[in-house]
Amino acid sequence: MPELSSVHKKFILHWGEMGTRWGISRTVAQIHALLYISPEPLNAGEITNTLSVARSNVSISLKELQSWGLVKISHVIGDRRDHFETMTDVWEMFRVVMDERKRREVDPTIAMLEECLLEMEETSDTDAHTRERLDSLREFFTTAHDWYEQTSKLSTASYRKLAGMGGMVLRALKLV
Amino acid sequence: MPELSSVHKKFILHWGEMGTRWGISRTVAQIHALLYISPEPLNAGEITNTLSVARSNVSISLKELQSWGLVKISHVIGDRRDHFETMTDVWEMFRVVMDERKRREVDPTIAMLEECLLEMEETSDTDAHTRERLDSLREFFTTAHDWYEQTSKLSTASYRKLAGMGGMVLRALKLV
DNA sequence: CTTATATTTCAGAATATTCTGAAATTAAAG
DNA sequence: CTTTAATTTCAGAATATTCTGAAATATAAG
Repeated sequence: MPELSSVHKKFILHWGEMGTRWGISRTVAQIHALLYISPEPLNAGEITNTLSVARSNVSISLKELQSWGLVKISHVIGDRRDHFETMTDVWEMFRVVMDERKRREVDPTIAMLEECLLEMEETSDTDAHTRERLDSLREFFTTAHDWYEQTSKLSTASYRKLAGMGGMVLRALKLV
Repeated sequence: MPELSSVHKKFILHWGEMGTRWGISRTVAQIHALLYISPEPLNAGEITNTLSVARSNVSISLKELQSWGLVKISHVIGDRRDHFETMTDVWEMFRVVMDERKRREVDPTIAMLEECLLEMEETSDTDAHTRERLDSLREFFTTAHDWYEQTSKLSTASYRKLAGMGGMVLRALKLV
């Protein structure tokens, strides 16, 4: 990735912009986009030059991407520098992001709701309305959680198949 | 909602916290949480007092929630003030959020990818690698988009049914 | 029309986040 | 061990976001 084409730039900038809407910093998302379209792993210096951001920013952002499980270190023989690459299978990529968001956001939310409901039990809280609302949320999250557990383990090929059959499945189940 | 119980506070604070991780401001998410557990529609003044934020902040945040389709205005006879309420059906609530995120984020991303691929066509760009990567992303997004179109129209009852049958469906389709 | 109440707007303050650049640390090569 | 290259850390600068409070606007009641 010595020089970015106009298409590369458009893609990287858009991805960075989307990142900010999902609580991911611009640089983190841009590095991810760059590695995604790069034909080979890049070292931190190359990323720094290509994106024109501070070297330190790249270092921290790469750590962040590794903590999400989106980026792995690889090595080139005869080169002591770390090189970085990301997966190219898009379904796999989204699975990794979903897994992490589930762990960071959904699981704690379910725990919070269960704590709330437990506290209401223990204090013999008579507020049936609140209890009902919290329980609806808890039910939704646990159902979604269970469904995700089932489908997230599918291979890319199975996922494609399932997605392609969408309408047919729903009709067969008399849901439509 | 004159006084918040300890459970109410816990729920509202957590929801506000989660909001910030999804690109939604704390106050917007807190107001949504408050309306969700409130047994009746609330006016802006009540929200202001209960959450201890500026009246103007409540005004702007309510506009934001209305733009997402999450909050509706209602009226109480003999009271000129606007009152606000949110839906209680959780599946419906998430559908509304998903619809809006799709419109704001997924659709523009698909458009960007198509523009990129078109530009590569037009300029007879020979970079097969980039083309392949962008096309994989486009394919993923459009497949997910189509699948969502199918399932998002399901009623709450059908959704529950489908989610409950998860494993069975996958086995029947020989995907597992 | 006048008054009282309710709502919105918006400039700037407060806060939170992201990024930089210099210094410190680590690790390989000689 | 010394030198050189690579990487990380972190304080503070730059930026972006959110929130407040006062003023302006709108709307209903009398």
